[in-house]
Amino acid sequence: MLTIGDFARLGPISPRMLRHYDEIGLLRPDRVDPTNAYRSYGVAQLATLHRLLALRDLGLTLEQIRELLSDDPSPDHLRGMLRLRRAQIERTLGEEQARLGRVEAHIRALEGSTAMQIQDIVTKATQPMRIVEATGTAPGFGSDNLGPLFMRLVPEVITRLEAAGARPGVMVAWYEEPADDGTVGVHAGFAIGDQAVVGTDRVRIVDLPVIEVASVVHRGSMDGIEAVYEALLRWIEDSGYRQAGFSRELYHEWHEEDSGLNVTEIQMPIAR
Amino acid sequence: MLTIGDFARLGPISPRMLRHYDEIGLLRPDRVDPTNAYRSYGVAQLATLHRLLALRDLGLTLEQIRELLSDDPSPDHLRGMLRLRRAQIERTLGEEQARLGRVEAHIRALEGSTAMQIQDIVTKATQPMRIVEATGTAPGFGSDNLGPLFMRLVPEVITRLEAAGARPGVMVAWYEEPADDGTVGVHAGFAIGDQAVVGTDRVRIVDLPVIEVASVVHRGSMDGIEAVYEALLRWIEDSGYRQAGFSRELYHEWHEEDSGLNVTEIQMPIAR
DNA sequence: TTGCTCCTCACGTCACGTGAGGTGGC
DNA sequence: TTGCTCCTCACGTCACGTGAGGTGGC
Repeated sequence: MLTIGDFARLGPISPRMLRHYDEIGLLRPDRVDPTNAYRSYGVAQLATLHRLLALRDLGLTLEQIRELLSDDPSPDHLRGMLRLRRAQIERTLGEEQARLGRVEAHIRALEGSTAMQIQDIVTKATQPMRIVEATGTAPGFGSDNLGPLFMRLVPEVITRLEAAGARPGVMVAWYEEPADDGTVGVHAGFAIGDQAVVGTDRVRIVDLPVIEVASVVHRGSMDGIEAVYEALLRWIEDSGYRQAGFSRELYHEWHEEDSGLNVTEIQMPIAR
Repeated sequence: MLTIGDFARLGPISPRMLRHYDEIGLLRPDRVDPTNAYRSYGVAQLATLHRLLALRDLGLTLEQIRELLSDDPSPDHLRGMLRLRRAQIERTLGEEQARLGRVEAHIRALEGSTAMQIQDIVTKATQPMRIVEATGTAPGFGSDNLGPLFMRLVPEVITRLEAAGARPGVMVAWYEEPADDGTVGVHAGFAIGDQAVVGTDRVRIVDLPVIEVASVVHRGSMDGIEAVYEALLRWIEDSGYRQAGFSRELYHEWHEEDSGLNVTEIQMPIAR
């Protein structure tokens, strides 16, 4: 018979853990002295301890190990758990690999001369959102092309909202895939939550679908927005995603007069 | 100003976590109502939240993120943390890869017809151990070769221990690298702990060095020991280690008469 | 008025490590 | 007798999730 200290030295394990395994019924000492509660382990228990530690090294939970130690051998049970473990490890490896890609993309971005603020990019599922929107066609992207169109579309929507007595939520724009000639379908409007608004032939009610996006928040005027788009697209590539559609812009804070206070969120649809 | 619920919906985060980040000083709401303790977040805080979440996605701790959010930009600080993180992820990937190798080795062993008990193999550093040993040369491995030699060596050591009035600890054998003609240097003896024993020209005091080993516990007679060695060597290969010396055997329980009760530990030196 | 949201406080997670404070064995 | 070992009890870890029980706002 071995004391807990001697037994612990045989397996690479601490006495504290042997007491814990006793407490949770994983590995009970062969004998416990009734007067002083000293634990005694039989040498034959070394085989069980070894088995326990080997299974633990594979990353099984103590609960799983208990099942394997208490059941009769049951190779099917063990096989099932090992396959599950294999799948878990493979998933972990994939996730950590993707994370490593993102970390390295950040390091590269820091070392590049552009010093782009790419550390604010987050992936998420969009919130379901109902908007009231007007639609038009712009000759291309860029403030020069889009600005005049927004000036036309936004008042149309606001007029409709006022007529319906609805309060506008966040201002939203979204873009269709550009045509061969470079022209772009542009949608602009406001979130309305669950307020009842009736559409017209020029102003429609649209439920924006829930999609996975890479999202970045831009503060200040829209002049520098093209560099933000570039950084976002590069990040998507570096992080192992691919672009899966065209962007949405949410104007969380919008001041015509003082664009320095503006807070704009760019959402780019992504997929693996 | 946004309520905690609205703000939480913008970033993919729960209100509970926003309260937690407030509590630990990571992200304080712009305003807290003094009467009802309601938190209000400014839209401009969305940029900070995004940054926080992006850094969290890289696996930084909240403590590290706090430093990065509170300090002025300090790109060196960020660079240092990202490099540390990269190193951590690379280590994790290596460890998980090795674990996957062990899991797959177990699965293969279960599917093989041999049904070897390889799930008891554990790697560890040996305990420092002082032994009293006698040395001889066997014509090769295997019980036929080793048995007669042990019969000669062990009594020599016991005689010495008795003369010194020392109590023997666990019985130990260890082997040298076989010579070209297949003969093997064999050492057999007993652990003595810190008891003072003086050596002779035939019986020496040796401190077995602390080494990394793959260890397996075998119960029963030594007849089946060759299959155990085979399984151990295959496991070492499958797990990405290599054999780094020749084995030690610890006879934790030794009954001449009833070998079914024997408990033997095989330790094989390994290295990466 | 009625859900909905917000608040604080507190416990659980998982596999341990690290004490404090006390007793037993050579 | 003196270290050494053993005992129980309890707290801390890390980033949360999930309640309980109560209040405030539209």
